[in-house]
Amino acid sequence: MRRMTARPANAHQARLLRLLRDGGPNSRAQLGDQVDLSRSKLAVEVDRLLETELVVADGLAASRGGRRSHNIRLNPHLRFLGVDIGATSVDVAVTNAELEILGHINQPMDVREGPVAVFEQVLSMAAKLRATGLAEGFDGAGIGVPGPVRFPEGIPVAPPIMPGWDGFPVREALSQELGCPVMVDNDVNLMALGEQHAGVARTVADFLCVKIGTGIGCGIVVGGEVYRGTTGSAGDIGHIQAVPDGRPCACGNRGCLEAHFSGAALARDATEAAEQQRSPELAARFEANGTLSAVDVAAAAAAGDATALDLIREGGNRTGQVIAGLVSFFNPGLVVIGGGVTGLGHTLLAAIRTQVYRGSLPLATGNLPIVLGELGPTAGVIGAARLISDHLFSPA
Amino acid sequence: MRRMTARPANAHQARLLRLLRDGGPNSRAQLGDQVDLSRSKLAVEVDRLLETELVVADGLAASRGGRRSHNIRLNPHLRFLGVDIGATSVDVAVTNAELEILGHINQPMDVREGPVAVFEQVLSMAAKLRATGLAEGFDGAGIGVPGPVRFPEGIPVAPPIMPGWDGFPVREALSQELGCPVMVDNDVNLMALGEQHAGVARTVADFLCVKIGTGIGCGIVVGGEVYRGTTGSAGDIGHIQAVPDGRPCACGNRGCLEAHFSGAALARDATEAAEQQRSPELAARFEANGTLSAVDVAAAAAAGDATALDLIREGGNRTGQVIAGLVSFFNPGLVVIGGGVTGLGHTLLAAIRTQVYRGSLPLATGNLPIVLGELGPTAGVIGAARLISDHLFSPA
DNA sequence: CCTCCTTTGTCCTGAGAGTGGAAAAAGTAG
DNA sequence: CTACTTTTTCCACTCTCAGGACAAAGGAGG
Repeated sequence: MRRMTARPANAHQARLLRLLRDGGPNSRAQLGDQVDLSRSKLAVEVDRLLETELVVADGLAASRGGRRSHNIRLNPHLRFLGVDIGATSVDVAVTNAELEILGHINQPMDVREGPVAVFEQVLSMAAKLRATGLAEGFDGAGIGVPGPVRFPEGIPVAPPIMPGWDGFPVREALSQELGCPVMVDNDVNLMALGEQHAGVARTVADFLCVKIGTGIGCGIVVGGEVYRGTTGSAGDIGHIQAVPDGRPCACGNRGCLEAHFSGAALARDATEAAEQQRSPELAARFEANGTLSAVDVAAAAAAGDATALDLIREGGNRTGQVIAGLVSFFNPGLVVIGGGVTGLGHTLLAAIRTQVYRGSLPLATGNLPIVLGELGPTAGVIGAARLISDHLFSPA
Repeated sequence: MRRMTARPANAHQARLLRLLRDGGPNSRAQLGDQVDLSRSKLAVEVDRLLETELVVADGLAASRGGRRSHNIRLNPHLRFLGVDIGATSVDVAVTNAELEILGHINQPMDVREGPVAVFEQVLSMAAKLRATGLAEGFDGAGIGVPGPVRFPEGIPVAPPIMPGWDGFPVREALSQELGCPVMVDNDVNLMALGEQHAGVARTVADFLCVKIGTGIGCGIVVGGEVYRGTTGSAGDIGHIQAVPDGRPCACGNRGCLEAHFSGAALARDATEAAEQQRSPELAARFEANGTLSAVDVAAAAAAGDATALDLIREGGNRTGQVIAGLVSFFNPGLVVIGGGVTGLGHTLLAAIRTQVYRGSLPLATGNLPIVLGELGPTAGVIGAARLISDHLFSPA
């Protein structure tokens, strides 16, 4: 099948496409209820969308008491590619136009191998998904990278953990390779978009999405739109000082949040505890694997290991203190916690909640849910698909 | 003269009114250059605005090489009232439609006397300004109060330093009294609006405006619009923890920024230093007045008093640490420092800059100006006028 | 003062967007 | 089979708006 290239011709069409994306197949009459257009106008715009083949007829809807309406839906052959490049692994997924995941693969990979090597792997993963018959090609792709991005151009800028990527024209290069439009963003922003589209943040206009993985970042959503800051580095909370004169951090300062709590810090603390024989559970796991990660800490904690629980609690307290400050400043309607450490679960969440509810004023915390992300590892790829669909479903 | 009641009928008219507000009198041809409307369309909209008397003809413009264009300007009889209620004083000013201050008075007043007493004084100040012939009435008023506001309704919510105002219908009450439209906002947000309209932030889309007065607050501007948060308490940074296990704060926590540095904290520290004879300058001033304020500290510092300088530096360091965190999080294009303590000047600014440039990552600070506000005590009233004019110059 | 050129303002026509009524089409309920 | 509802199409009419033609007003040079 040839790929779709059409774009909505005006704001009305864009609106309709997004309604179909977010609400699934829909009858013309139901669409009419949602858009405040005259029947004739709506019919004209829908007909034009049908001509572009972006949407297709989809049988008859159930009767609402009279003549049955004709259903329409987004073209079921449309395919988006969602790519979430983490520090130590890559997720690639294929979605339909309604952003439902049709196929998803994850592979370990060190982002420091550089853009060329990583993209080779991404493309082979995409090819593998295509080979299963899920897609014959892609109509658009969203890419998340673990560092700041100059958003309009889709180019990483001064990314601390992936220095080889600085200035690499990710958007252009991948657009060439894939032969479709591409948008690039920070992985944390994509997680926020994902949770907004299909997760816990569906109904909230202003929220924060804290991702605790190898590093720590925070997606900021203002009025339903991701806020990226002046240079694309907004939400970079890993290097906020959490402990005065604390541990040295890779950034050159001391006491950064990330130095005290993150996937990497947790692994180091756990290894230290194992070596010093402060924790039988962790020592046993260290013995078995020769290395420890956040997953091991989670397992030890689940088994009731006091040291592991302490590590989680203390990290949660640090993180919670920082978040408390952000809550005072930003007054969000929701805080989502996500990323690799969600395995640490409610011990972590409880510690964060305690600090935030204690450290911020009641007006800001009074009605503030602090919850774990709902989508887990799929948040990033769904967010990536959402990013490119937002771009394509907007007036040209 | 009868008051204007007309509002722009559509977005084009609103756009034109704002151009005239921000750019002053303008020729029709120049307006045409800025708005991307056909000449005919522009002529129609301008004629309609002339009919409403919101704008008036204003002679002929200089020739640009051919026929001279007709100038138009906002009706010179339009008057806005800007009110900035601080913790310890009230500013009231009258502006024309271009938001130029025509008259401005300031009076000490304790906000804790409650809304009824304060509004009595505000109304008498407004009457005094009117009596000078500057205005025959007001076409709109903006009010700033030192606490969070439920913005759509214009009602303070849970304001810590003005408990008697909780739930008082400020907007409605003042609209009744003044007989014109009223908008209410947090005083810090109005300072940000003021600096954006006529001060240092004219060309920046995303910036922070930190106001250090009796308390500490922060105006947040995202994409040119003030961000107020879910419950109107965004920017309430005075109660972010700056010192672990620090001084007790009125809010019940310990180590809040406001407890360690603010007009109130500075006065207390200075008094203590004077009583303990650690500072001859401060002691002398304490002797003379029986009380000390930030102004005295500024004067002592200017005279080279080491203790005063230390107080300022330490406060600046604390504030700078908090701002460093906010800069990492928000990645603004500018940070403005304002409020009563601007008298402390460059000693304070230098301390803040040091902490921010040291404590945030280079990508966020690389091109980040940190400057004092340009408007001083007029920022609030200009912001108030801007607030109501934004409201009135938008489609009904 | 006159001519030529530029800019500004006005008028007019035609294309397109959009509304809302009428009627046909397709159901349901009894 | 009838009465009523909902959906869809068709059509006439209004409104907006762009852009061209032209008139008005001014500058520059002779």
